[in-house]
Amino acid sequence: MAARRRIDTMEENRTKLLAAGRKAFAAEGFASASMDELTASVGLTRGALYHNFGDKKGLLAAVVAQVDGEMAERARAASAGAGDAWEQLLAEGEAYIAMALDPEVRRIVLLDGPAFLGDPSHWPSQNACLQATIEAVENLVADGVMRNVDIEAAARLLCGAALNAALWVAASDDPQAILPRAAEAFRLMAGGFRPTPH
Amino acid sequence: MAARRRIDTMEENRTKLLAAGRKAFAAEGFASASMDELTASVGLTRGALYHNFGDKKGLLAAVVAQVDGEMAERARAASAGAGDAWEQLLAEGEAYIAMALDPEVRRIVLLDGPAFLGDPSHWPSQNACLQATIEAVENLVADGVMRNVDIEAAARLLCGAALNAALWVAASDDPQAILPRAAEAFRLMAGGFRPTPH
DNA sequence: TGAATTGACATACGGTACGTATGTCACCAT
DNA sequence: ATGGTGACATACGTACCGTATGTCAATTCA
Repeated sequence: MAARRRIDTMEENRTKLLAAGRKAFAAEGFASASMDELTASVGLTRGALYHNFGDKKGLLAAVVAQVDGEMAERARAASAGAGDAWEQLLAEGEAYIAMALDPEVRRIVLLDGPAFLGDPSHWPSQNACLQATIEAVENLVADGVMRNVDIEAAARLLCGAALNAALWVAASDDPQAILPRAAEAFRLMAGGFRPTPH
Repeated sequence: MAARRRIDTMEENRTKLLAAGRKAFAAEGFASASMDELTASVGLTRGALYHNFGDKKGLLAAVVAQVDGEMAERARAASAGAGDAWEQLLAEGEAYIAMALDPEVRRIVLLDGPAFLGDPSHWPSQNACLQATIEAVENLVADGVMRNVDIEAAARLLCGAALNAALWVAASDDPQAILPRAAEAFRLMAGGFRPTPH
């Protein structure tokens, strides 16, 4: 059997640690996750962790970037399936709401991420969700589908509303029942950005 | 000089610890705040802390409740000064946005609170801000100033939008410049809940 | 009034976790 | 083949939390 190349095993170990971090952070939260247990669970030691990610927060940052990227991907997929441009924006927002049902997203990206890494705007991952919304709003304003509103401000409010509603849905006793109520209110409120029929 | 009564010194120590916790959590964040330093800074030891608040999170919960209460107070004051009922709701929202400029509010209530104490809906303080908004929306819907929308959902979205916009404002390089943009977009979006003229 | 008791807080201790400094061994270049 | 590099393991120091135990002043009661 051919000797495994050095670079390959390193990439493999990085991936293993990332996956373990994702699982541990989602299950126990960043603060309670033990790096000893985490690394041991994939047959490594803390040495590998500190070599690959610098420190505990470095691993969190990497996990956040990964999950954040997947969220943007999901949002794109959701908007692609919708009808006109306005419906696509709404679909994107509703997709965010639905995403927060995912414990990984909620715990890692929405709670521990901001608390331990600081404001999402300054993340290297640039908060992919927000970026996508900004682009969408940009186009909608250009096409006259939305009023001539401050692009970033509108995107921020839409994302914030969606994500906060999502936290509500996720923390409730019966998420499935709450979800449509949140989605409906979101559609309504977002309508505030549409031009008045005059 | 009359001997200090036991109950008095205890109340005083509780207050001192609360104030110290508030300062330390705001400055360093919950995770990094050392209970040894914190208690020493007010001339006590960890013994006093654990006797009064149970554990570190107990102190955080107490601090959160205090700040949360003050936020509700500020919101009430803001809405009281506004014109009609609709303007009062908007004023409340804008007050939340302004509040998140306060480092204590941002760090303690918006970031560390949810991360370490769980969803604000389940806090003993009941998330006073949200409660106030719910009541406001309730009245507005009853009076026909707002459409017949799901009360809690609408309140959640309004609060979420405002608070998230606030995080943006606070994290930006020039908060004073961003604030009006956020406030304006908020007014616009909230308008989505108003009845359509016709 | 003085002894007993309570309880608010201090002190001492154990356990755990992080980050770093150092060691080691496989892999790569020359 | 040999020396070097670097990915990772090991060992250590430090910090911190939570608890168990001690202590002394304030209160209570005879």
